[in-house]
Amino acid sequence: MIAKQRIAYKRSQQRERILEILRNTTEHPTANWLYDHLKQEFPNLSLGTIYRNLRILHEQGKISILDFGSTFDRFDARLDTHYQFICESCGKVCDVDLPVMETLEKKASENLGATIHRHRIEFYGTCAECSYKKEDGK
Amino acid sequence: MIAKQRIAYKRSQQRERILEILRNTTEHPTANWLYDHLKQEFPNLSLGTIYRNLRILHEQGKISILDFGSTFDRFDARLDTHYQFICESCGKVCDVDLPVMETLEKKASENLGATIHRHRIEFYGTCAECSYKKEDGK
DNA sequence: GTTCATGCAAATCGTTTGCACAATG
DNA sequence: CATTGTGCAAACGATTTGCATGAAC
Repeated sequence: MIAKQRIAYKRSQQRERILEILRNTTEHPTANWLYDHLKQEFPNLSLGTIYRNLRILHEQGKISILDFGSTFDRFDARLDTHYQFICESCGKVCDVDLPVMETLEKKASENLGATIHRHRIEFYGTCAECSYKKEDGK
Repeated sequence: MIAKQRIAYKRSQQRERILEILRNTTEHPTANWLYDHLKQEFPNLSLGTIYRNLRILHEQGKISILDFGSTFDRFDARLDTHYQFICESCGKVCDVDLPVMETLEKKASENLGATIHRHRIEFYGTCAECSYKKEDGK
C-alpha cells in the first residue's frame, strides 16, 4: 500500500477541458460521454486519460463521483451535498432541489455510535418526459 | 429485448441455501462471500450459479440488491425500505434504524414532475469499532 | 533535465453467458 | 421427457495499469 509519491500536479489541456465541461453541464456525464465529447478536440485521446484525470480532479477536490447501481459512474463538478433523482426508464440523473437535512446525520450517528461524514439520498422513478411518452401510444 | 420465456421456477438446493443464508445474516454479503461460504456444502459450486440465483431471487421479490459505490453489490433479504450506513474504513454495511420518510418522495416528486417509486439514503463514515482502533496506537 | 501526463494495449475485476450435462417436476 | 438449474470456461464492460513517448516546469 505504498502510495506512489506525487510531488505536484502539472497542468494538462485534457484535464482542464474535462473540468470545464463538467462545470458547464447540468447532466452528469459518464466517463465514456466525456471521451466521445473530447475525442473531437483531441483526436488521439484515450479513455485511460479520461479516467486518470477524473481521479486526479477528484483527489484535488474539484469534482465528485456519483456511483449508482448502474454499472458506470457519473461525474459532477458540484461539490455541496445535494440529492439526486434517477429515471429508471431513460437513465437520466438530475439534482433534486430539497433542503439538505443535516440533522439526519446526527440521528444516524447517535443510533450507531459511528462518525458520519456525509450522506446521500437517491430517488428512483420515471421522469416527466418518460411518463409522458408512456401515456400516449406506446 | 425479447425476454427469455420462463414457464416456472424449479427448486434447487443451491438457491434455497442462498436465500436461507441471506435471511439469517444481518451482514449484507457479497456474491463472493456467499460463494466462499457455500463452497463447503457444494464443492463444485460456481460463481455463475450464485449470480444466477441471486438474480432469480430478486425477480421473485425475495431479496433486494444494494449497490453502492464499491465495485460489488451487496444482497439483502430485507425487503422494506430502510437506510444504510457504510463504514469507509472497513467496508461494513449496516442498517440504520431511522423512520422512513415517505413525505420526501412526495416533495421530490412535486419538485421534478416525476413519478417516484422509491428512495434510498446512505450514510458514510467510520463505524464504532474502526474509530476505536484508530484512537489507540496506530 | 526531471517529473508528470498521454496514448496505446493489455490486464483486472465483478458479473454475465453459451454450452453440455444433471436435477426437477 | 420437457424444462430449468448447474458447472465450467469464455465473454463482457467499466475501469486500471505498465510502458515508451511527449508536454510542463
